[in-house]
Amino acid sequence: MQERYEPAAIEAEAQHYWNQHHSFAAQEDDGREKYYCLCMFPYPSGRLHMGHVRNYTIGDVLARFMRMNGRNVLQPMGWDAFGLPAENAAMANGVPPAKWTLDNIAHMKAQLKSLGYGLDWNRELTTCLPQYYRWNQWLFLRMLEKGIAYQKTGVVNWDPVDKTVLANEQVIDGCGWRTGAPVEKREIPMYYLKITAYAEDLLDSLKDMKDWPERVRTMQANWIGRSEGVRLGFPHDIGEGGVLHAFTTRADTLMGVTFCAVAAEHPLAAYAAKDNAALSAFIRECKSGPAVEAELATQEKRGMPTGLHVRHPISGEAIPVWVGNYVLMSYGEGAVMGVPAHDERDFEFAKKYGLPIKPVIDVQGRPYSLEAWQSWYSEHGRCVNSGRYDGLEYEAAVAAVAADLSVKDLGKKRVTWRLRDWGISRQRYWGCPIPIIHCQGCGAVPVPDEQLPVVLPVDLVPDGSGNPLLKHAAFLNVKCPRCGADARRETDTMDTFVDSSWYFLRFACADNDQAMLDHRVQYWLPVDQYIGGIEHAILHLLYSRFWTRFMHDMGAVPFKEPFARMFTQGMVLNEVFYRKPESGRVQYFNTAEVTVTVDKDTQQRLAVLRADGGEVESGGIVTMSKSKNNGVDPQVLVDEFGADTARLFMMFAAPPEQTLAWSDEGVQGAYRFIKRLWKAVYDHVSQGPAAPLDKAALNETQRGLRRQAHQTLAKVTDDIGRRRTINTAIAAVMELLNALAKLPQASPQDRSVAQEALEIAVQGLSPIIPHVTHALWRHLGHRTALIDEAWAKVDADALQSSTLQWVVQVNGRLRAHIAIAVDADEAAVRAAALAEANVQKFMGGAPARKVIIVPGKLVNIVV
RNA sequence: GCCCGAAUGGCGGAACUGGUAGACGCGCCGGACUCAAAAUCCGGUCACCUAAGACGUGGUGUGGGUUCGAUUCCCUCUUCGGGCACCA
Repeated sequence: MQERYEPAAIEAEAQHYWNQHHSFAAQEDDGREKYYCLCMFPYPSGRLHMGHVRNYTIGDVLARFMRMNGRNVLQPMGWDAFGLPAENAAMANGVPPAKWTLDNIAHMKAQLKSLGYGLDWNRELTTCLPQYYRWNQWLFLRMLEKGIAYQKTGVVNWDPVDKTVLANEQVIDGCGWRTGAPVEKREIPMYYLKITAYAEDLLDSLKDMKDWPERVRTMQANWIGRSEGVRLGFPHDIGEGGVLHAFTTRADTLMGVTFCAVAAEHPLAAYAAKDNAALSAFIRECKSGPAVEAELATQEKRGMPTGLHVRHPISGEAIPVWVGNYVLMSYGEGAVMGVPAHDERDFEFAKKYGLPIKPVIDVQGRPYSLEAWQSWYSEHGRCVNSGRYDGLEYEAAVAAVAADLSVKDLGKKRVTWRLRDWGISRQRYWGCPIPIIHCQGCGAVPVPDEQLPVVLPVDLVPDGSGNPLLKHAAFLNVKCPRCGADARRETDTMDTFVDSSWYFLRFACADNDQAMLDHRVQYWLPVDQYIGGIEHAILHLLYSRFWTRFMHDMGAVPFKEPFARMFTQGMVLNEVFYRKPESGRVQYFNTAEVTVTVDKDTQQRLAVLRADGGEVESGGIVTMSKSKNNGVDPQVLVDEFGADTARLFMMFAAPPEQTLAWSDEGVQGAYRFIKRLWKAVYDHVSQGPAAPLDKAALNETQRGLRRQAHQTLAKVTDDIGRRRTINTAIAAVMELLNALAKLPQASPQDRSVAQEALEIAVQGLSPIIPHVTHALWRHLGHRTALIDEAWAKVDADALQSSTLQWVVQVNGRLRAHIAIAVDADEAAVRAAALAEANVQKFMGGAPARKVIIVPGKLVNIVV
């Protein structure tokens, strides 16, 4: 064994060993319990970023740990290879998205290998290849047959200059990112997947998913957004007459309605605008407003009267109808009943436009004032000023109102969902073609199964002027499969969330070119542990749950939930630096190009761009992203310190579940620790083999170290296996190594105890830093490769101790530490605590009023 | 705006089920080794009172509450992060 730690050679050798022995090639084996450990697959952007390293290291730690604990582990990897960045790169460099993407994959695959992840590359899949995406198309056709996929219109961002549809992120302050032209909204036909058909089941199942983080389940539940209420009808004589429908969860406030507000897209709005120029201008303005909910919700609430009136369903009173920019056509009925007295938005709206406010709920007799909104105005209470409903509490009032309306056929209890159907059409080239052919005579005709896949041409280069498929005759022109006439192929492609909604199933059988899935799915699925960023807590996970349910219903898989256990890692953040020139777009500068100094006197931070010495501004600490140019390249770490240091640092810097703010400091510390571990083994091994451990012949010091070694093993096992706090597992091994360094190495038994402690340290860290531990295990005298060893068992005898350390408090304040024999009874503990000198001092002669004893830990004396 | 999180020394963090706040690491300070530096090793490091020391006092973003006891539970506010349906 050599004295120096040389990561490059050690890592190459360990990786060569795993490669030669196919250590991570997973085989189905009914006799062994499987463990499917999956990390969210990456978008092949070109280089790995810190988020990937964090994600895949967590996954690899768990996979290696479970493997050593006897499970048949599958840990696959693939590529989420369709998407917008490839088109942007094509526009910038003139390289076709296919080539750019595949080149990126080759580079990132090499990076993943250099980090030593135990991945089964035999199952690699790439979503932009027809052998994968053909099954998107096949399943889409099944959804079409079942009515789960359907067509309706949807709104898109339209850049009038480039004549192209923009993604939300390409719209900056309401203007196109390339042209700067104000973006228009357009309604176009699109395909939707009826996820709402599964809303109830998606929600109900959440409560059984105990191995998912609580916060993720809460977010999903809120997203699905079940609300119970009443669907009301306001009858009217507008046009040919009819009923304006609105949904409310507060039917108890019905007698407080003073207006109704409808969305700009509502038919009544269109009717009223016919001969009202001002209103039709206002509606146009609403429609051209933001499409993003966050912007919609923060914009000023505005409205305009339509001049139309509907009748109150109970009182028959005339209620004015307004158009409001805060009413969403996509939620409920696209209309709301305005109860300004008990709804904050309605209150604000009524105040602004001088509409009457009529309090109808008494909340514990508190005085209502029309002056300013109070948060308790929207609380439940008892009906007042509500005629025959006076005195009723919330539930009774809602029931009574619903019953009365139901008689008149003007209302009914109803459940509404916030969740909307999933629009999957994208007016873009680099995605999976939607298998539809448009025929003049037959309409939208599904591509027959035997003509699948519809292959995307791979040599096109988008130029920003819309989907290049529209100009590609060979793709575009086809015969109608139904009537044989000339027809046009659908040029929209699928949302990339479709690709990622089932890839986890395909890993079980990625090589099957005859079917989407096969029997191997039943062995490997569901995923035992899924790991990915918290940013995917809602959309990706919900879409995958929906997709799996559909496949379950068609009998393709025997389970409804794809991910038995979910782990959401926190994001990796870094400071962002920028300059905003007088004209033009904000310029971002990478952390690596910026020097930050702190003025000693003023404590002011100064950030300077090294290239020109000029000052740059700090935009705070945010997620590392390409668009903010604040990423740190993990490759630099690997090149300088090796993969083990990169892995160790990422795992030690923060608990995996929380955000990690990047800092360069600390990397050195991780490197130093590995060197110390290496040195400790070197010093030990260079004295020759250790004698066998004689448990009976140990002195007190040796027993103490042995106890700590096994406590460490227990802690590491629990921290990785149950708590998933890899950072504390590392800290525990560091402590063990610190203690070992203080142990004298004189007698043969000293060396035996040291041998055992070093083995525990090396094995305990092996899931985290697998290369160096692979080498050290050999040096410690083992023939079997560490990855093939079974996880060590805690020796219960080693944990035994004759005394326990107790804490004694007086009135909840720490006053003494006492050591008491383990077998002492409660009375003895109590007596010992009361006898302690410092305890007596703080009791000041007063008798103990109460003595609280927490077994094995603490005595609190209350005086 | 709405939904979900987070806040602990100079910094990252620990304290797992309401029971010793600050483990472990970084940084810094002092020392050893060296002609010197790097590397490495040893010691110290929340603040305050004190000549010094102590199982003295204060202290876990803010303000309040529950409790014998609160970083942990409840309420309020502030700041930061994630999501908001076409970034992935």
